[in-house]
Amino acid sequence: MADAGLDLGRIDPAVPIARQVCRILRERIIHNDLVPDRKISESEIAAAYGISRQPVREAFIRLAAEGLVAILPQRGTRIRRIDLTAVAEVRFIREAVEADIARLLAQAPDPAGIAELERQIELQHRIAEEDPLDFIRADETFHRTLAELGGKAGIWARVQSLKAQMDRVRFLSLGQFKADKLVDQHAAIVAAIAAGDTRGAETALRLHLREVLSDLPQIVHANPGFFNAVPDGVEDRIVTIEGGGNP
Amino acid sequence: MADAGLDLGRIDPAVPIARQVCRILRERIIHNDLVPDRKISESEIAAAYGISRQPVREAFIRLAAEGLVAILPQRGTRIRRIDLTAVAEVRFIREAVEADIARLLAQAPDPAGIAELERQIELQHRIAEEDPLDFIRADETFHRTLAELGGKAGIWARVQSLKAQMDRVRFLSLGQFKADKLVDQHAAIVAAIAAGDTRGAETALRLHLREVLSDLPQIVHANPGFFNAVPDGVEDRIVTIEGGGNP
DNA sequence: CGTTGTTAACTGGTATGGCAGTATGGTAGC
DNA sequence: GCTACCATACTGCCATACCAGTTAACAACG
Repeated sequence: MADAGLDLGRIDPAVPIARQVCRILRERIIHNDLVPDRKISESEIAAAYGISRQPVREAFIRLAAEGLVAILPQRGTRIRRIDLTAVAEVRFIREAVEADIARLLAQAPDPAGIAELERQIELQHRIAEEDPLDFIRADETFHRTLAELGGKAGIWARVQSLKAQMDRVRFLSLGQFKADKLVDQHAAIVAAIAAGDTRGAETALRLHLREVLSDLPQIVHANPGFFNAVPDGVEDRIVTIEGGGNP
Repeated sequence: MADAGLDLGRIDPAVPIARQVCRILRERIIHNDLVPDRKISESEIAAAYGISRQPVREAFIRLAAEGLVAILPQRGTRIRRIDLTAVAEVRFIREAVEADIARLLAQAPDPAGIAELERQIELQHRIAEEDPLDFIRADETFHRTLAELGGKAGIWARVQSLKAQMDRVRFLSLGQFKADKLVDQHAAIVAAIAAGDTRGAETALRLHLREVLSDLPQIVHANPGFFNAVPDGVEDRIVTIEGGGNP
């Protein structure tokens, strides 16, 4: 078989197969193990894991709903390219939602929560230049913690479900981003929250989430074939950050 | 058969059956035709529409992803109650996102767009007290238009996908809400946008989207059995609106 | 009459087979 | 050598059959 590396993690017959396949494929897509435009078929995956086509099909349906694959009836299923418009949209939503959460936290700073956040920042500084993958995980934890402290854990989970496209970009830029800068921005957010500076917390967070946009052009340029063509720029309209605006 | 009214709209064999079933069932759930805790089975639906279980099954998977049904392996599938926490969360997201969009529009008021919005408000006034269902549709159009004018049509679609739970509440409160008040709030939003008042537009929109919360307790009380039990109140934490905050 | 054990009728999950439609590669005709 | 055609090998979709687990009703027993 010409295809190398189609399996990753074995199937446990005890738990529902469809969910396992879905999770495995999602991981592989987000980590860019399965590259865009790669054609995958029900029978191919089924044979690779020694299962029937039906669970694979159900996994495809879930992945299609997340925009990770495109199912073309009678033509095949292929990995979708990263849609820059979708990335911009999800980022917009994240900025809007997390800005409100940051404001919420700054309105009633919780000493214990702030201590936890500062502890995480300490950790981030240490692993900043070591393992990029660990750093992504730590960053993820930081933002989730913000939501949890605001009593909005469920909201984080909801936005997370839209975030797959953004994550693919992050894993593409693995070693490239300046982790130190991001950690400093985290620190600025926490400082503003601790000071009860609602406006400052919001602004710091919006700036932080716009950082990904600045790196995006070079990532697109460095990984041709991974992205959908886009008219001109990614951000159509940018708003002044003093107004608290969102691109 | 003891169950009356399990069919609504026939199946067109030309287009994919699974999607049709999914759409039909979603409509019926949102319109509270299929009431919470109602058990539905693959074979039951399949027989009702004269199709096989497989497409029905795929429809169930999609609906489960949207949180409208709960699939319990080997135990059955039932319509989920309306999760008040989920409603509050989606409302939070909507407020955050639409507030940013409103700000965006107020920063660069577009005469043509404003004219369109005012035209819609005119229409809303006329049908306000007539057909509640038509009014819901008009309200939907209004908010979608806001997003489109901001060049964020895709974002509207993304948030829409989370909105199913909120919609169920709206259809429960069909004749109860004060449509005139909502239309006035719409007008206030448009007025602020036209005036280029970013802060005012944001505040007006946040107030508007919080209106649903005010009606919620009585809706819950009037429809026992439709909602999940919740500790005390729906909104855990409310932020001052001057800060632009979000509950 | 109350409890318990068994069994039959469900449920959703998986495997398999057949269908209509699409891409592809080779071939016949020019 | 180039174009048009056609057969074949796919694709995803749907129907059917079977499986394991759960539920609930009902009979047997205390």
